Amino acid sequence: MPVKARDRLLATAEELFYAEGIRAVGIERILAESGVGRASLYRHFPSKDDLVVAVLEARDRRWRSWLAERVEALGGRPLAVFDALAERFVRNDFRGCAFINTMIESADPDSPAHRVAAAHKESVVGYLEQLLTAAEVAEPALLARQFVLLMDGAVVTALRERTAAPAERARRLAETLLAAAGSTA
Amino acid sequence: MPVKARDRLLATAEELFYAEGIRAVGIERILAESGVGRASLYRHFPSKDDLVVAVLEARDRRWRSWLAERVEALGGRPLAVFDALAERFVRNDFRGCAFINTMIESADPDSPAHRVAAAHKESVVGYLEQLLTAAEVAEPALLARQFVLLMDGAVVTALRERTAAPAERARRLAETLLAAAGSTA
DNA sequence: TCCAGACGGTACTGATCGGTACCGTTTCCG
DNA sequence: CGGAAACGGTACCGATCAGTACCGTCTGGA
Repeated sequence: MPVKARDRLLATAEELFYAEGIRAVGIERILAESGVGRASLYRHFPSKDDLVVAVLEARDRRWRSWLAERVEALGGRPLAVFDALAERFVRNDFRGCAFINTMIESADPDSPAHRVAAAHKESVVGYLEQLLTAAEVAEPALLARQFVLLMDGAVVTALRERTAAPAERARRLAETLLAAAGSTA
Repeated sequence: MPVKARDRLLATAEELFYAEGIRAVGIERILAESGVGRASLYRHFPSKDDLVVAVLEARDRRWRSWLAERVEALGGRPLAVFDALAERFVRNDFRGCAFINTMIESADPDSPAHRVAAAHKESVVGYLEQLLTAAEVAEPALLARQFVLLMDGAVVTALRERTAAPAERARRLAETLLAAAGSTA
């Protein structure tokens, strides 16, 4: 557990928001489980919405650097993203993609939380485009969006099936996609 | 607007739940917008959770018969499911898949709402398996799960992009998948 | 050493949550 | 035509929501 109140709040809020949903977790819970005083929370974050945004921004940075690190460790090929996902799917605390969940929970597309979540997805698309460009694939921009569609489909499916199988399924799909793109090139 | 109180409740609740989320919509809102008295609601549904389950079960039936009807109208081929989805994506009130949204919002996998939503997805998988079997494709059971993964990925992506493009993207993926399966058969 | 800022704890606000109780009216069916 | 069931409206319940105010304490840097 982090030492500073602000860091403890972010860590506790992220864990609870991800596990149970943003709306489902009250300020009271976050205070109790983080051991932070009420006033301290509102000293660092003017409102719950600000806390939510801060949590999402922190998670965005951490998640994308985690993905890049795993992909590199797994060989650096674009298909490695699905192997990285598989590692997440089997974890006991896996609850889908925090950013998909946020976009669904905060329905209003103009809400700050929704915007941060949408921006995260665009960043992931950008990362995959860069990965596919490095792999010298034809039409990396189109393929990147198809890869992310497969990743999101796998995440949502894994939420139901609670196994790593959807990652493998999406990977196979991506493989045939690469093979088809390579053959027509 | 339906005449009977129960039907009005179901219609109003479904619309509000889909548009804003289950948690975000209070009983008060449903009563006000449906014009139903408080006691009447609790006469038909013992609790909000029961109303939620009833709404989801009704939507499940309607959604699946809608899909079957559209697929048949579009020629009956498995790929037609993506054309059907495209029709939904461009609607102004499109807010993703109500069942995915429900599984995310009611995080507990054992909750009644979550269970109904998960059962819906399995029914869709069953429908696609039947569709793919009729199309005499190799390994229809595996392909059905891959198709549903693509459908869910397209839905989640359409939620961000707000166009029909993800449906087309998923359709292309499914086409290459069918082509690959056909060539290895 | 001293003091300012960060901190945890508690009491409180008005609003809203899901749910209950009881009211008088309307509607439909025998 | 009569009565019972279905209905809409309102007052109310305890619990919880996000947010404010003020308390005494602890801590780190000058």
